[in-house]
Amino acid sequence: MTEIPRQEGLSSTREALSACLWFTCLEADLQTLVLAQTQRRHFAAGEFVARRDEPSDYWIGVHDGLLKLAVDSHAGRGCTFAGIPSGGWFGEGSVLKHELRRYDVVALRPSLVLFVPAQVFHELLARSLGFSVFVIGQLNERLGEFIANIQNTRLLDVNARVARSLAQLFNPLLYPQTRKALQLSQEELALLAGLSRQRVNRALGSLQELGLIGLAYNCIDVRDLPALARYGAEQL
DNA sequence: TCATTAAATTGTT
DNA sequence: AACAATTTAATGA
Repeated sequence: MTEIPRQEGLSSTREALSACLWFTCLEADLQTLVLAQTQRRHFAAGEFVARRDEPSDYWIGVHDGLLKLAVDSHAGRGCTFAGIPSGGWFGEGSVLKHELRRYDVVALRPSLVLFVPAQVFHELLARSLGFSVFVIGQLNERLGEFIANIQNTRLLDVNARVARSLAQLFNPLLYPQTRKALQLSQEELALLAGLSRQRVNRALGSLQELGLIGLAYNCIDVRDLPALARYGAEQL
């Protein structure tokens, strides 16, 4: 199926932004500003959405699809920091600090991505208390996830680490619209969890046995999110 | 629409 | 890391 370049009308951008809580809470004049300045772009699977060491000119949101934040060392080894599903926004740290982006952003599936220019982001912070509160909450929630990650990798067995890596993609504050059927290969989940694909394959099999997930080709269907999120709690 | 083929993903050692 | 099996997507009759 060929992707035909299409007119990126404001109406569809408005539609995409309307799904975002932070946008709907903005005052009308700020909504107009964001609507006028926000860009939308499609990315094919495997395409770079943003590159490491480039200026952080945009605050980035995923309207549809799945992105990952990762770096590749020249030794060939890679490290994936986070997966960002539909409804997720990221890059506020780099924009706030006016620094170069510290990671590559790669589309794991065909994705529709929103770009809010850094100047607009700063103007929202300065003029909207509600937006500032949203951003603080976003930063706080992500920090909590990273702390939990460290704890998980040191205290949990491998099956539990896989379970929680999956559950993280459903964080209700960061990613409020993640769909239950994740189109994500086991290899990418392994990169995300920092484990081998073989071991993740086993872990997923065992989670499926427990009825927590369903497995299909390039797809993981989350059937019991609460159980996934607390899997292995007795080890903590 | 169906058969063939290549590529991606999965399951296993 | 390597290999076989399975699934999908693309191609063309």
